[in-house]
Amino acid sequence: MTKKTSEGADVTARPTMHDVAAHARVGLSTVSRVVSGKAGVSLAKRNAVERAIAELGYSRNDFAHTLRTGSARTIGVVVTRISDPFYSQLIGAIESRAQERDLLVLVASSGDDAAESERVLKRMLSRRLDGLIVVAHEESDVAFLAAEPAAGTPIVFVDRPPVGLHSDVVIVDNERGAADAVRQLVRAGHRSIACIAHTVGRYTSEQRQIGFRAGVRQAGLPDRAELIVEVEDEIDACVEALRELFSLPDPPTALFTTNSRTTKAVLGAMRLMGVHPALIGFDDFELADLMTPPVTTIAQDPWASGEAAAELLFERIAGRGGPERRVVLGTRLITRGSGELPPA
Amino acid sequence: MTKKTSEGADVTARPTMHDVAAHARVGLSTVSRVVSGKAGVSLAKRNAVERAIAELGYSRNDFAHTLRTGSARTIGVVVTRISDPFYSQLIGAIESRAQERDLLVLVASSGDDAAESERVLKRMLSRRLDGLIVVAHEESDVAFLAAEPAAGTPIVFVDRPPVGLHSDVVIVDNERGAADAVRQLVRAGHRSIACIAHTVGRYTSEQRQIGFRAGVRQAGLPDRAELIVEVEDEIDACVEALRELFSLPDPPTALFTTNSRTTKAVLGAMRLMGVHPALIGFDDFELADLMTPPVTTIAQDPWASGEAAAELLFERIAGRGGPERRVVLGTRLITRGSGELPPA
DNA sequence: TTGTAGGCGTTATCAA
DNA sequence: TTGATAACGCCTACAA
Repeated sequence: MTKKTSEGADVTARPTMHDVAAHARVGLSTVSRVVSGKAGVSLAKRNAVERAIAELGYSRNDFAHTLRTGSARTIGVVVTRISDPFYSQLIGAIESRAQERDLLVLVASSGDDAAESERVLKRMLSRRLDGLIVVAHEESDVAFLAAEPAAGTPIVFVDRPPVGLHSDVVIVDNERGAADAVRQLVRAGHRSIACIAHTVGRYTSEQRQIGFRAGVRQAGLPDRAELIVEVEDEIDACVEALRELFSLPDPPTALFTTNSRTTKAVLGAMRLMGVHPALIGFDDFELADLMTPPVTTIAQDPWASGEAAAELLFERIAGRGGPERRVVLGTRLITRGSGELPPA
Repeated sequence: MTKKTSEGADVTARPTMHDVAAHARVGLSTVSRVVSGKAGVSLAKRNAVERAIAELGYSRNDFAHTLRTGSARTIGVVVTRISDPFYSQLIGAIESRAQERDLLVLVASSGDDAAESERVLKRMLSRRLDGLIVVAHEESDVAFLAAEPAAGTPIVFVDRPPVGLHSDVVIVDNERGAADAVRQLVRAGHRSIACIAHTVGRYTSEQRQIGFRAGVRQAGLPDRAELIVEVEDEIDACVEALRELFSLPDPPTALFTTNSRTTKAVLGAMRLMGVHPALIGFDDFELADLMTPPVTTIAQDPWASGEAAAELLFERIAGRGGPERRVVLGTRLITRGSGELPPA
C-alpha cells in the first residue's frame, strides 16, 4: 500500500480491493461483492470486509469500475457560460435531478466560440458519459455529434434546437411569449412598440422577433422594420439604439427586449438617458420586482427546462428508443408595472 | 466493432485502439503513440492511423487512460448551491482556469444538509480526482477529508475555512469589509446602525458581525446588542425584523446586511414597508446600480476567489508541498448612494 | 521505427 | 458461499 514516487519519497497510496482482501483474509471477489452490495456473502465475511474497508479507508476506484462495467454514472452539461444566471439555474436543476439517481455532473462552458465548443464537446465524449445535455452555441454545427446517440451517448439539447442534427430537445414557446408581450403593451394603449433584440443568441432572439412581429400584426399595427433593432448587450450600444429609436418621426412609447441580459442593459441605458418608456422583457430576472417601476416580464423557468431535459435524458439512458422528442415549455406573463404604463 | 446487447439487437460499439490498429494495419502501440501525440512514428503510419481514426470515429476511452496513467485530468467543485449567483461565478472562474489546462470540472451541490454534503464529497473522492475545491457547509465536519491530501487528492477550501482540518483556503477579509461599511455610514452622519445578519452561512456571517461591531467601536458608538438581528433571507422575516428595529427607542437610521441574499430580502421588505433607511450590503450584486436609490455594497469578487482557489489547487497538483496556504482577498466599497443617505 | 507483453483495479465467469 | 482467472481499453517498458 505504499509506493515510491519518482522522487523517492514514500507516499501512502490508496488501498485497492487487493489490500482489503488481504487485510480481511478473504478472496478478492468477496470484497467486490461486498463493495457492490451483492448478495451471497456470509455475514461473518461481510463484517470482516467492512471492518477492513473502514480501517484502510478504502473507496472504490471509479475508473476501474467504469472500465469494467461501461457506465460512468456521470452526465455532462455544456452551456455557453456557466456563470449566467439562466444557465446556472439550468445546471442546478439538472444536478439536483442527477443526484437523485446518484449520477455525477460534469459541466463545461463552451464560450462564444464554435471551435472551442467543439473541443469541449469532444473532450466530454471521450469520457464515455451516460448522456449529455447541451446548450449549443448558435453558429456551431453540431453535426459531428450525429453518431453519438447511436454509439450510446444520448444527447438532449436545451434552449435551441441543434443545427444539422435530429435529437431530443427542450425549448420554450418563444414566439407565443413575445406575442404575449406585444398584446399586453397594446392593451395598455401603445401603438408604437420597439423590439430590442440581442444579436448573439441568434435562434431564440430570432424566434422572439418573429413572435414580436406576429403580435404586432395581430394587433392590427403597421409592421415597421425601423422599430426592430439588434444590439449587443452593452449599455453604450443600448443608449445608441434608444437614441435612434426616439428620434424617429413616430417614436416608440414602449419597448420589448428579447432576453434578460438585454433587458438589464436597456434599463441601464434608460436610467442614463432619463427616459421611461413602457417595457416588457423576455426572461424573468432576480430583482425585477424591486426595480422602479417593477419590470414586467415574459418568464421562462430555467429550472423547469433543466428538469425536463434531465427527464428526457434519463429516459434515453434507460433505453427509450423511438423518434426524437421535442418538449415545448410555456412562458408566463408576470405583470409588474413597467408593461402597464400608458403611452406618455 | 459490433456487439449484441442483451436484447439481441446489434449496436455499433465504440471502436477501440485495437480496431484502429487493425483498420490501419499497424501495431497497437503505434496507434497509442499517435493518439498521445508522441514522437517516433513515421509520417506514413501516422497518416494511416489518423485516417483510420477519422473513418472509425474513434476517440480515446478516458477511463482506461486514467486507470493506466493515474490522473483523471479532472477536478471537482462542491458548493452548497450551484444556482446561487455567487457560486456560479466561482464555478465559472474555476472552469475557465481549468479549461486552460485541459482539465474537466465535476460540480455538485452539497445542499444545506451535512449528511448529504458528506455523501457528495465521498462520491467525488471515489473518482480519483486530481483535486477538489470545496465550499463547506457550515456545520459539516469535514475532518473525514483529512486523509485525502496525503492520499493524493489536494483540497482547497473557499469562502470558509474547514472545520477540524488544516488545508489551503481562500477567503475574503470579512471583518475589515464589514468595518468599512460601518465607517462609511458613520461618515454619512449615522449614529444608530443596525446589522441584519443571515443565520445560515454562519462563518462568514459571524465574521462580518464581528467586523460590524469593531467598526461601531472604532467610531466611538455604543455597542448595542439589540441592533444586531439574525434573519432567514425571506422577505417576511425581514419585515418582522425591521418592524422591531424601528420600534426601538433609538431606532436605526442605517442598515448593514451581511450578504447579498439578505440585502435583497431587506430591499424587498423596505419596499413593502415604504421605509428608506440608508443601507450598505456585503456582497455586490447585479442591478445594485439600477435600484432606487442605487445600493452601496462591500464587493467581494467571486471570480477572483475562484481563480485564486484554482491557482492554489494547480500548484498542489503540480506537487507543491509545504504548509497550508491561506489567501485572504480584500473587499471593495462600491459607493452608489444608498450608503450616503444622511439620517432622516 | 515498430510490435509484443504485461498490468492499472474492477467485475463476471466459472469451478470448487 | 467462495476464490481464482480472464477480460475491460489503454500505456509503458522492452525487444525486435
